Amino acid sequence: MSTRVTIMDVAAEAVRNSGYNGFSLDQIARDVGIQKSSIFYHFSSKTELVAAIFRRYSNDIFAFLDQTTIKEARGGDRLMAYLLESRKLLEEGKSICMSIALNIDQENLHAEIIDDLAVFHETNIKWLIEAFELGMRDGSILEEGDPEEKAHAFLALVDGAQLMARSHKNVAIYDTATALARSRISL
Amino acid sequence: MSTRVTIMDVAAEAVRNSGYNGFSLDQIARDVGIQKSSIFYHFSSKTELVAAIFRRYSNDIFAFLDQTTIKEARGGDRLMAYLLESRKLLEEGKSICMSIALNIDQENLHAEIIDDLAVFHETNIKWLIEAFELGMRDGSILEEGDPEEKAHAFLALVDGAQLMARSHKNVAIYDTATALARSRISL
DNA sequence: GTCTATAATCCGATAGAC
DNA sequence: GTCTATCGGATTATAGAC
Repeated sequence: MSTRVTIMDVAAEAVRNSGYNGFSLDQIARDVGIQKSSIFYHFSSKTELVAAIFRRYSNDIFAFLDQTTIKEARGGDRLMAYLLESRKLLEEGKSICMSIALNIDQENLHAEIIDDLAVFHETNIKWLIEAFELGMRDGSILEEGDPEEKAHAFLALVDGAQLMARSHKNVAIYDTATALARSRISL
Repeated sequence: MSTRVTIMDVAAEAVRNSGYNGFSLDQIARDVGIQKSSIFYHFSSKTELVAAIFRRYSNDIFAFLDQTTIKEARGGDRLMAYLLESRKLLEEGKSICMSIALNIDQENLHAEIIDDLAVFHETNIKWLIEAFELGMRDGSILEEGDPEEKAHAFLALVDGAQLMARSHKNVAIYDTATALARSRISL
């Protein structure tokens, strides 16, 4: 593994655990096993490091969305895949909480990352609206309602469930909070 | 207004905007119009200041829960009041996001605040479970399901909706995300 | 590419005058 | 209760040797 990637891996965990302002480059360097100054060979600043981390995370999620759109023909199956992926990331400590953690630190971030955060959110919402529209047509989603309202409620639920599970360090809370959403999807 | 209260007001906004590690006592002092050292006359440390802020916030919410339990006899009306109060706090910039902001900075906080955060969460969940149980008995909640699952989903939805609305600085997103939850409550 | 050394700044906290 | 002044430490970032 390249040093650059290792730095990103270690720093990504730090962002999720403590937010942008909650970790120092010194800690990252110690965990990676290099000197603090070596980080600046790979990234010109702390902000740029975090921007690179979020871009990688964002691209991973976008790739998942694209693959799921191809793999799953029914809307309900797409939503179920979304819930499962979100749970997997939570268990691996790679959850959507990164975008939440960065959102809270907004004022201290550069415009560059803030734009990426907005694009990340919009892309997820659009994908979810499409999944709900599809699912209501193909009968795999059991409840009626406006797809836009459903998509916003779904994303809020997933984000909130991840936060609650994370702060209690207990994935079961994610399962409890999303149980009813799963029951509204036909198998 | 006493200086102590003004410090708390200004610092509370800073916590919500930037998290515990995202603001400095120097900024607070400047906004209040006093010297940084004067803060230490009222609070022995930054941690103690934030602990006092969260205790005040927590007590305000607990008072709201108690009053609503007395005022609203039907479960659905209690949930509707919860959604409205949550929206009001969001508009005033006093939202539940404070507990979320602090949750993310967990590693940098003292055990004192972490316990308060856990109590805050448990109290809200217990109150919501009771409201759902009541609402399913009195017919004011339209959907069936396990009250504990419903309470967790409801809190996750509200938290997530607040986060989304806050990061876009648009209360309408809170309304969109909670619209379906409101439609499941009988008027 | 990684190191040592250090600059420049910011931060939480204290001491002591008024 | 609020001020000025300052300490001690941490943090981002740079300079230059290897």
